[in-house]
Amino acid sequence: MKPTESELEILQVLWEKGPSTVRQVNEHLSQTRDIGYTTTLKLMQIMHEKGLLSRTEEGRYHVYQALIGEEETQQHLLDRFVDTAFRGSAMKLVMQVLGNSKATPRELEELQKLINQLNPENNEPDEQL
Amino acid sequence: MKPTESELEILQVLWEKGPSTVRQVNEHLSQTRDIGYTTTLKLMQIMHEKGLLSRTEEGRYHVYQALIGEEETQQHLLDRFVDTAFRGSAMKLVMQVLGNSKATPRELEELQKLINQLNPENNEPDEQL
DNA sequence: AAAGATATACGAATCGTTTCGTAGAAGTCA
DNA sequence: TGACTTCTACGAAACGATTCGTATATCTTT
Repeated sequence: MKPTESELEILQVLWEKGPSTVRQVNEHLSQTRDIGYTTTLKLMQIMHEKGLLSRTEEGRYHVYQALIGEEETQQHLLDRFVDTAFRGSAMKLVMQVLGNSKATPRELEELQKLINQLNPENNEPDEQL
Repeated sequence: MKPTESELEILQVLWEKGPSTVRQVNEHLSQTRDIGYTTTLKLMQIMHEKGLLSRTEEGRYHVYQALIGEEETQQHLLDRFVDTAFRGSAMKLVMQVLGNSKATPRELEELQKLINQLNPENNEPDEQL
């Protein structure tokens, strides 16, 4: 339930591409870094043992699939990260991200919407609950 | 420049308490988890070798001090985290934090201010630059 | 001075992760 | 069929982080 960095890389491929063979995943990974086929294989086998991936045999191939969701996993990692790096202060983290990021107007608009939802009193009233 | 989790724990003590001896740090750490004195000692020695901590001898004690700043370090960890866990999408991270956090009105207000700064066009004009 | 507490230094065991070499099974092709 | 390629399985090396035992020096206390 707490993937390592390498495992996270693999999960991201599977989230993006859907169920894949070891070769497909390895192909993708080796575009960004040096990694041998058997390394990827071993990692995915371990992840299968750990229950992070499911595996179905199709002929001579094994097709793997992520068993944990992207959002769910990100949330989990995020919680941990806030704790360890920001000593629990989520707001401090948000401020720091925003302060240093170049958000598009589109994104800022969405963000604004979210804030209005969170803080109904402070703004023009939307609708009654 | 990229502290491990244990190192981060120690840094946080030093950031909070200022320059400290091994014993003081260890005292603090052992409140939250099981850790032997020599373990803390060794960690701090290594951090000193790595250049993460400075060390001054006072009598028979060594007084250690963080050589990297808290904000600076958090920013660095944050950048890395956004990359690995959120594939670079800082905004997605912000949304997810905000969606799941109970921010105080005070915090939301600050956040609002920050957003207005970032997005001058979209809101009532503040002042000319 | 002797005993005990407390400091640093250091080597080494342990642990989890990552990496790869090698072996054997199974498919492909000439 | 024989040579090649391409799977999976598996053991083990390599690496970094963490942990601790032990040795030695230094202070404190009686």
